[in-house]
This record gives sequence, structure tokens and C-alpha cells, in this order.
Amino acid sequence: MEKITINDIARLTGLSKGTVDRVLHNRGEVSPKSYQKVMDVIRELGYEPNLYASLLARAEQRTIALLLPTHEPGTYWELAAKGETKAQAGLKPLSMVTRQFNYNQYSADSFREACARVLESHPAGVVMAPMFQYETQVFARELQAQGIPYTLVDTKLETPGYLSFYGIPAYKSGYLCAAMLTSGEPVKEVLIVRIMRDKGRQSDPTVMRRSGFMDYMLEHNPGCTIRSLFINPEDPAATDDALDAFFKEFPGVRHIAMLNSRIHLIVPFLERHPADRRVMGFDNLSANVDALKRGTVSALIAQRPEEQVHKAIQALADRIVFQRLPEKTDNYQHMDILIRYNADDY
Amino acid sequence: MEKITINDIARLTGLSKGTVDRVLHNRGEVSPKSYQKVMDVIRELGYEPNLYASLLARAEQRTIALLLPTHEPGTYWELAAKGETKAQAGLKPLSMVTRQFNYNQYSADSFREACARVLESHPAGVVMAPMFQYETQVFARELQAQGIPYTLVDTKLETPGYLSFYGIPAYKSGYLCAAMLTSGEPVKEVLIVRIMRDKGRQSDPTVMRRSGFMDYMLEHNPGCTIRSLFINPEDPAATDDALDAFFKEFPGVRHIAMLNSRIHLIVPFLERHPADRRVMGFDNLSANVDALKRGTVSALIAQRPEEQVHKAIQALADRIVFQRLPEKTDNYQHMDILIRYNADDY
DNA sequence: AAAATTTCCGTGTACGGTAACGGAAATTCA
DNA sequence: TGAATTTCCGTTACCGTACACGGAAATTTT
Repeated sequence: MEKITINDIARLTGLSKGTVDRVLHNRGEVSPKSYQKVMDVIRELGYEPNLYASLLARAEQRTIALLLPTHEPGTYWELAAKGETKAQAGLKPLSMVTRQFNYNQYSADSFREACARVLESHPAGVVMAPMFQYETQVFARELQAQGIPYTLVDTKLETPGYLSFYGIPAYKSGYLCAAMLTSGEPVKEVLIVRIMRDKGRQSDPTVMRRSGFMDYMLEHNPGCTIRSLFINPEDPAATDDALDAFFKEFPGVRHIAMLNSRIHLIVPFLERHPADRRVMGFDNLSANVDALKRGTVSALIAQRPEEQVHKAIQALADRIVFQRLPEKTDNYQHMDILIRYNADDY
Repeated sequence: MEKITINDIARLTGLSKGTVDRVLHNRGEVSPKSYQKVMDVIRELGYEPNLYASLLARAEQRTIALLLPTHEPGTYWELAAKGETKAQAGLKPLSMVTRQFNYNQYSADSFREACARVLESHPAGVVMAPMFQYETQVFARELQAQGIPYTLVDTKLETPGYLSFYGIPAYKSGYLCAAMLTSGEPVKEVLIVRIMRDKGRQSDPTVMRRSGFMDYMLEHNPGCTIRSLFINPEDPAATDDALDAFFKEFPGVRHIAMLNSRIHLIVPFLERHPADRRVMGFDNLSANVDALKRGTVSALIAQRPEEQVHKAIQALADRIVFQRLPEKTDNYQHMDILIRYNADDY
């Protein structure tokens, strides 16, 4: 029941605590025989180092790097970035800090450049929201080579040796979206509004979501026509025109979804042309939630991005400080359904 | 930028670190003059004690007591109790442990007795799910007198000096339940199934939920008849009979809700008498979720009880170890909507 | 075989606080 | 005024780990 210390181990092995310490940290200068002896005793007694003593003696600050897309106000990544703040409280007592590195989510170059800056900063760990399959792999390999643990949030790209992933299952979220859009009843036409830029380099989650969406419709609403419309997020007037043209051509469409966080972009149009519609979107951006409360948007599928980031940071810190591995590698998070009556305390 | 230590303070005040320590901990034996001098320097330099050094020197284990209703398998409180496990990982490095004290949620005596045992154990803090207004107040006052901080989960009773509360807003959850039950459309009759025992001593959240439920109906469905049926949770056969009799008398009822976690109790009956119904319940007990996946239950309103307990413990630990107050006192948690398509990763 | 290295290990101190102990100074008592 | 207390404060020994330093023993070199 007594706490085992390195002094105990030193005594029992007939060696000094300096040697024990060398064994514990693999800093060499120990004969194989002594090494073995120490290891045996450690295992036998179930020695656990005293965290406080260790941190006190080291007294150095380690930093966790966050690699996230730049977060303009009112965007999804602004929410995610809040997770940093939440995590800081827990990190401080471990004398760890976070540092954020941002990149343009539409530019692979900018991502690469951000990766370089991360490496320069010699972080003790990295949390990243990856966007580019190839570049991320390269970066991941480098991290692995340097023995820097990392966790993924939001998008799960297949990279070697990640510690854990936090995010919602993309395919399932599309499936859920379709189920909620149609309420399980037969529908003749639905509209999926998409972002123009997405055409060039599609983000992985959006593609997967669409696939889940399509599958649900195929299974439950095979007769339904699924129409697409592309809008330019930078140009509200053009968006308006596009929607106008669309509804002139297909006035019967009453079910609308966007599979990204930007449903708020079409809200102004919808509110200028009231009708009995069902509208689905993703993520609790304040513009989206406002539209939800006004009834323009029927429901949102949300995912607590700040919590994902928080958990990813925490998992990393646990690993770094306590050498503790997370229970699961892939931590799929719950898909929250937001309607006007439960959006308040979110 | 340099870290200030008590040695610095000792040097600057011309006193010894023993004296400084006495000032820091208010353990007396310090002249007013010295006391003032030390305080001035501390304030001026913004001294912050080094947590590790402090904890290392003390090296004592503190315990947080959990005061929860007994948790039979398959009940709500079993879920809540899981929060203890989750919290333990974070507590260990702070050399804190938890210890659970249970009481019969239907017996005030048992609650009082559990309170006594909690006090005997001299905890550093208490997390409790209170049930009895008066007894809880008495207990809270005692805790306050002894300077033991405490947090509330699940039910927010008005008690003096609680550190924080974690739970969902009861009234709103009833309101939400009604909204989801009726899908916003006019309904002629709804059935609320209640637990017999509830009649004697009603639990606060259930009463509040019912009130929210009623208000929604009044506002959105004034013409609707709301019927009640009491069932005995201990007697499935009687439950069956009661339901049978009810539906013989009111065959038109297609909307059913229970405002507690026991919706699973009526699931067997519903499945033996299939019909096109809308059924709402609360909480993600596995029996409930199974029924949800089979389509018998339309939706559940869930509240992550283990997370509530976890957060409550964490808040307490933060307070005890780091003297840090939680940002908010009342932390209303999100009401999760569970349908068959998003119940998997919950 | 002596000198030069290398390998391996013990000693000692720092990290920042805690708290017991004991003694000098101030105060009260006789 | 001297003795007995109190008040107030400094000293010191930890708490358990990290790591620099230096030296003895083992090994290699000349």
C-alpha cells in the first residue's frame, strides 16, 4: 500500500537512485545487468513515478501545437478554435501550453508551410484537422520519425500512427441528414445546395456525407429526384439569383439541405420568399442557430467541434505527461440534433 | 517574466520562508506588521504558488464523495455512476480519489443516513444528486459550516452555497418532449404514462417536466386532451393490463410519452400490439435505445448523465486543488435528441 | 605494463513548498 | 525585578524526481 519511490528501488537493487533514473529514462550509461535488475524490481513493485516530483524537478513548459484552418468569425473553425481555450485550464497544471498554427483550408501550399512552422516549434504533440490527403501523410510520417505524437480532429484521413481521432462519422451524418429531411416519408424532389469551391477540391467529409445522404434516399425514397445547385459563398447577389432561377424552374421543391456548415448563406433568400419547407443544415454557427430559432431552418446536425478539439488536446496531454494511451483510437462523437426547442443550452 | 517563489518573497521582505508560508496559509503566529509586508509584496509581484511543489510537500490523498441514488443495472443512475470512472483518470494525477455513497431515492431516511456517512469520511468535496428538498438543505448547511465545497447534478434544489450545478433544464425538457411528440402538428389526444410511486413523493424534475409539457400543449395544441395512466414498475403483468384497458377505452390515442427514464417499461406491450404511434421517452438506458432502434420508440431526450457527473467532479477538483472557481454556477447541459439514426455513437 | 579511454555508477544539489521544532524577544505574572 | 509565558520568527529536514559532475572500474591503446 505504501508508495514506492525510486529510493526504494535503489535500495532493493543495491544501486543508486541516479542509476534507477537512468533506467527509467533510457538515458543509457547503464550495464545490461543493472538495467535488468532495475526493470525487474520496477515491474514487481508496480512502481509509478510521482508526477508532482517529476514536474517540479523538470520545471519546463511543453507545448502542444494545433494545426487548424484559419478561422474567420462566424465560421465552423471559429467554434473549433474555442476548444483550445477550454483545454488550457486543464493543461496549465501540467505545465503545458497550446500554440495555434493556421492554414488556408483551400491551399495545400499554405498547409505545407504551416506544417513546417509546426515542426520548427518543436512541439511535444500536435492536434490537427487535416484537409489534404497527400500532404498530411508526408507530415504525419515526419512527426512519427521525430517521435511526436499527434491526434486528428474532424476529418479522419488515413495517416500512419495517429494517437486518436475525434469527430463525427461523415457517412452516417449524411444518412441522418436525409432521414431528418424527409421525416421518413416519401418525397418527390429534394435540393442539395453546394459550395462552388467544393467542385475543385472536395473536402472529404462533404463527399462522404453526400454518399450517406444518397444511400438513405436510395433505400427509403428511391423515386425521389435529387437536384443540386452550386452557389458562390463570396457573392450573395449571385447566390440569390441562382436560387431564384432554381425555384422558378422547380417550384415544387420543398426539401432543402446543405451538407456543410454554410446553410446560413441561403437563409436570406428563404426568408424573403417564405414557403412551407423543410431545411436541413450542419453545425451550430450562430447564424445557423438564429435561423433555426426563427424557423427558417428545420434542424441542424451539430458536432461540438470545441469539444472534439478539447478531447484531442486532452488525449495528447495524457499521453505526453502520463504516457497513457486513450482507450479507443477512433472516437466517433455523437451527432447532435438541434431544433428550435433545444438550441438554447447548447 | 521570471517565476516568483516564496524564497523571493522571503528575501524581499527580509523574513524567512517559514514566515511567508505562515502568511500564505493563515496559520497565525505572525505579527501584523510582517503579515502586511508579506501581503504587499505578494500582491505586488503577483506571486502564484507552485502547485507541484505544494502537492509534493503535502503528499496527502484527498477524496471526493459522491452521493447518488443506488444504481441497479439498467437504470438511469447506473449511467450517472459511470461518470465516476471517467473522472478518476483526471483525478489520479492530482492525488485525489472518489468514493461513492448511495441512498434509496425513495427514502429520506436512507438519504439522511448516507449524508452522515459522507460527513464521517471527511471528504474534501461532495458531488450530490439531491432528491429531498428539506434534508438536502440541512446537509448543505452542514457542508457549508465545515467549509466543504459541493456541486449538484441532475436536480437543482435551492441550497445555500453550492459551487455549481450540472444538468438539463427540467421545464424545457418537458416542453421539448411535447414539441417532438406532436411534431408541431395538431393532435387530438396524448397519453402520459406515469410511475405509480411518483404519486407519493414526486421527484422534482418530473414535476417540472410535466409542467413544461403542459405549457407547450397549451400554447400549440390547446384542443388536445391529455390523459394519464399510472403503472407499477415492479409488476409487468399489471402494467400490461393497465395499458390494455386504457387502449380499449381510448383506441384513438397515437401519441405516448413518459417523462422519466422508464419508457422501456411499456415497450413490451407496444410491441405486442403494433400500431402507427409516436412514442417519446427520456434517457439513453440500453433498453430504451434498443427500442429506439427497433422503431418502437420514436425519439429519446437524453442528457449524458456520466458527463454531468464527470464535470461536477472536475469542477470540484479544480476548486479544491487550484482554488479555481467554475466560470458558471449553473451549467445547464444540452438536451440530446436521439433517433434511430444517431443513437450509435452516443 | 603503463597510459588513455570508455563504461558505469554514486553523490549531491536543485526544484518550490510544508511544517515541526526550538529559540530569542516581547509580554505578563509574581 | 526576576521568572514564567506568549508571541513571533528562523532553521531545518523532508517530499520524490532530474541531472550534472566526478570518480572508480573495466576496457582499449600504445
